[in-house]
Amino acid sequence: MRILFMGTPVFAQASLQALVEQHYEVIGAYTQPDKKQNRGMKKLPSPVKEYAITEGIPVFTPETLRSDEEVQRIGEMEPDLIVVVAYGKLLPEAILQIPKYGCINVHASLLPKYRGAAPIQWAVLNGEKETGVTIMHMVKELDAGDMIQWEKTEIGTDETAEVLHDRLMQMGAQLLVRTIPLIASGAAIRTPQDPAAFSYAPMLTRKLSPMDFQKSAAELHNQVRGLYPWPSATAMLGEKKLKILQTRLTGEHTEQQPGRIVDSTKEGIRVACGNGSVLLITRLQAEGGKKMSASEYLRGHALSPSDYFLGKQA
RNA sequence: CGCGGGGUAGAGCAGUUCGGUAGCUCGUCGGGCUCAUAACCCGGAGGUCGGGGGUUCAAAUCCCUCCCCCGCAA
Repeated sequence: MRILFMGTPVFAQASLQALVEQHYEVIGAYTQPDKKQNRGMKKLPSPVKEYAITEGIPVFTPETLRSDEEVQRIGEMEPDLIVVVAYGKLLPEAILQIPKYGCINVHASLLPKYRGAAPIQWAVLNGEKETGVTIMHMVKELDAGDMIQWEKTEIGTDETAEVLHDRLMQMGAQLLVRTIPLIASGAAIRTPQDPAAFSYAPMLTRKLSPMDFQKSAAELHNQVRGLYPWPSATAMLGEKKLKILQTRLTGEHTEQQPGRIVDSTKEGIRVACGNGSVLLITRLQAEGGKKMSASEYLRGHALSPSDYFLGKQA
């Protein structure tokens, strides 16, 4: 079976790698063009591109698939199946119709919930107890195609989007290589998504970072772990902006006003939140500084009694 | 050459503006106190101040240069 792969980040790389290791015939890899990024604005290749090169897989990085050229090129490659994983571009209908077995997608949620770019993070942000990965057939509408297989996993109460991402990445890759034989043999069952039950998980932005201590500790805890490691939750401690990297729910109650510091110990910094709930900050990062435990931070930055977290930063 | 912050004891920081014996908190080691302790008291060890070059009687501090880390932005 001639498989054409399309994907960009490390999440996609895992699936490509699984295909290669299972000795599937991967005839090419489409991925986003090298992007200027990081300090110095260096042009960097995507993880999929880097991996494909090491495996000798032809790499294609068009700016758009909505051109007759690209459609024709893909047609001439004669793929039997196109596998798309977090590619970052929509496929026009002309391409969806090319492969004999169609186009399938690995998506990191239990569809129809969390269609879109950041399903893993939004599941954590919303405090979901479980999520999963879904393999689906692709249709013109984003992430709306019939489902073939899915697998669930629990989200731990202190689990970060990063940890969940890594687990779902492996789950997705394994489920993918188990699904392809079903498609080849015609045994794959198509399960339509409930069109009334869908939700969207839009791309994350730094606008989501500021913590509002009027909210409950539980909500803030979800925000912290859902936005980790990027863009991270942030809080203003007086004039200083801190990234809040890790928190813990203590179940304690306080009479202090939201944003006030209940205490600061080796354990971390206890902050008063909405409805008297308490959030314990255990890891953070100051501007220009490295990630460190809250107790390490406190050694060099004594908190005065007048210090407090602003309810909502500007 | 996209913009900015930073590298000082094992960890986190101050000191750099206006050169003049390297300091704080924590940890660590020893001793004390205590029923006991992550608490408290006393004492000690531990630093080529990121590397190299320059200016100077004298450089963590001023000048040049290289390396590394972090944030923003994408």
